[in-house]
Amino acid sequence: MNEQNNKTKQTGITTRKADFSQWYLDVIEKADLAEHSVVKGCMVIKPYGYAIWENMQKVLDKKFKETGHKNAYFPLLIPKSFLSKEASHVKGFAKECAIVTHYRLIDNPDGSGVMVDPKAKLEEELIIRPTSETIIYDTYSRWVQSYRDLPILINQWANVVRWEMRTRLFLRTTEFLWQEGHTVHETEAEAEIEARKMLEVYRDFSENYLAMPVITGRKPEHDKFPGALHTYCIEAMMQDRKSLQAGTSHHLGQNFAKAFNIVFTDKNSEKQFAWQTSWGVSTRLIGGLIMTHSDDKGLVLPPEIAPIKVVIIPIYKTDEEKELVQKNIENIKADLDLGLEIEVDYRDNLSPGFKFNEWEKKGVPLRVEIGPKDVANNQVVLVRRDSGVKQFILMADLKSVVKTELLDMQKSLLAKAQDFRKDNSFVVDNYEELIKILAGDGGYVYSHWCGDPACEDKINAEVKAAIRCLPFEQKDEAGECVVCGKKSERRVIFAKAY
RNA sequence: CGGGGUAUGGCCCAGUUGGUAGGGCGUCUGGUUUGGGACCAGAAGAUCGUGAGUUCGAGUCUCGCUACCCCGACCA
Repeated sequence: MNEQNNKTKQTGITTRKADFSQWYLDVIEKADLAEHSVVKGCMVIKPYGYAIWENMQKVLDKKFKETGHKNAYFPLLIPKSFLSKEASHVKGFAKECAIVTHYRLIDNPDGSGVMVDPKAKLEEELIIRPTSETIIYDTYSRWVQSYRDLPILINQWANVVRWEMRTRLFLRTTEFLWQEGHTVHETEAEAEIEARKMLEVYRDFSENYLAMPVITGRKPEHDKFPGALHTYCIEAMMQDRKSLQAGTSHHLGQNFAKAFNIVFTDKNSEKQFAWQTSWGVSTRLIGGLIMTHSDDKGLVLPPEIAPIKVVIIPIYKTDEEKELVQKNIENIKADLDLGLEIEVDYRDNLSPGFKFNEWEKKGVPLRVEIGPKDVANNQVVLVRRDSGVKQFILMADLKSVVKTELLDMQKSLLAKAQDFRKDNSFVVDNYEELIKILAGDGGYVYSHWCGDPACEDKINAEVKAAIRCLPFEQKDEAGECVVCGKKSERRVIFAKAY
């Protein structure tokens, strides 16, 4: 472990490639965010990791409410028949789900604990939700009668289970936490506005809170959510130049309304199928956060999302010094007025060096050191997590400097990630060059594509990269498909992905 | 479901041609330390994944079983 650390200390984050996956897991371990459970593919989110999720929830929840949504909760268990109602939903879905077949345990006759009671078989199996469209829309069908019932703007914070073949902490686990918004509207235009509006909420959140720049765009037809009319997404470039789909928003059209009979009487007394959207982000965002900013020392958190913004390390030898330092710390703490977002590490049995390291691993944006020398000079030492820059600050100035540094760090992390993405994005017009980039260091390759999945498949077969999205911010520009040479109206992004 | 690997204290691992289990980390106790991952002394902690076999004797050899990890297939 230490050998590994020493090794990775030598290499800069931007030059690392093969080790990236291990580095990612190391950061999670260093920051003490999560670990694998004994249950295959499941994750234990530890308190510090969960605190990050809680902060994300807090910000997002506020934004959802500001855009008119309310929270509700729908059941975990879905009747199997519900997953057969919407044809393309059924077809497109992976069938890897957790299925409840029985409802009772009995004592095992051989005395070895409990066993499933074979007599307690369910008439209809229940599926642990892999996503909640079906169970929610069945409910909506009873809620919607008139145009006056619309729109329905509801969000749910929940867990879902997908029996993934292969899992990675935060990025893909069997069970994960997320929010899923499910809305119902009178018209196609309203639903379209909603889907795009919520994508914009995600973009704003990713960039201004997570400092994680994203590309907004539309998924190609063959990569849509099963049953959706359009799937929009935000894509973020990680430090290994692979892309992470960080959130999605679907315009579902009337597909689910038709399958679940969500019908309303409009102003002209005519029956209409409703228009719907669904949108979600998950604990995967934590994975994105880690892979966007962290370095070889551990996690780096943008101040806006950090559970602890400032950590204060007292330094002393004697009891008198301790008392003196402590007194000053309490003054500073009151002055900074950061509530629970400030932590003072009073642990007596650990050296300052150990504490510096530990809080760096956890990605706390600012560290304040106070020892007798500082008290004598009426100053403190302030260290920034992202740059490592150390400065001496007069106690009287600390509050304003902390405020400025937190703002600056937030901006600087975003700018750094934006620069990285810019440096690794390429406009490419010939196939060989595209393959060369994707087979090499990787990155976002903007190329023309005719719309035929076969052309994408060819690239995928060769370099395991695919179309991430049809970006919104891309001028219409006629060209020729980089694979087959047929006509194309605009560029798409090819990249490797998580 | 294919291909490869692993299973030894809470964690990481060593254990030679078979001879009755060892180190590091962590934990606990006491002391000295504390401005970049402290040190010393002592202590606790293992039916060596599981079942059978070979043997005077198995962590070690043979066979079966199980679990986990890595590479693919999956990934709304």
